[in-house]
Amino acid sequence: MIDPEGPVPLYEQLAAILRGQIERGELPPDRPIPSVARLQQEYGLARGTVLHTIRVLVDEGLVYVVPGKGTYVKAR
Amino acid sequence: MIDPEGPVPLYEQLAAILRGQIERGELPPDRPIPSVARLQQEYGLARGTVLHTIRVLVDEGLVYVVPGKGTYVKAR
DNA sequence: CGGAATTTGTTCGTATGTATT
DNA sequence: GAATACATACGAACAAATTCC
Repeated sequence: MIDPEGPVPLYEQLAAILRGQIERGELPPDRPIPSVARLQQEYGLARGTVLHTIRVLVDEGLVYVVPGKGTYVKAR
Repeated sequence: MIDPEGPVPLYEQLAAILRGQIERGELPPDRPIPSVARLQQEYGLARGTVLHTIRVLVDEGLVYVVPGKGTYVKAR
């Protein structure tokens, strides 16, 4: 799913994956996306890379973060 | 200038300092702001923290980055 | 109420790659 | 080629908020 060799940054590849899951409804509105630790394990990425991805999606208005709880798909 | 003990994140403190210097004209438009390494030394911050600050200011449209050259105050 | 577990937030350190001068 | 500077990515640590028992 993630290609560490390609020219596309890892955080961007992960962002694309999550965008797709959100748009296809696999991650429904007001439901949490997998935790940072989960995404880290699942895609073999470093924590910083996952956090970078979350920041990107928050900036895009796709998700919102509740500290100590989780990151949720924004309803729209 | 920067308080490592306070509740305000260091990157936000640094961003506030740079915003002030830009607004007061101490950092003129289309002129480079101090390098990441310089800010790092001057304020005793880590590289990642300074980079975070730069990202914030870029997102706010206050500065723009020219890869391999420097970070410049955006003219407006 | 106390404490452990979970999750996000912030920070530091380091390394590699890429672009410009 | 060398120096400078930003971008990405790894690892690690501690703090804060939340939840559950």
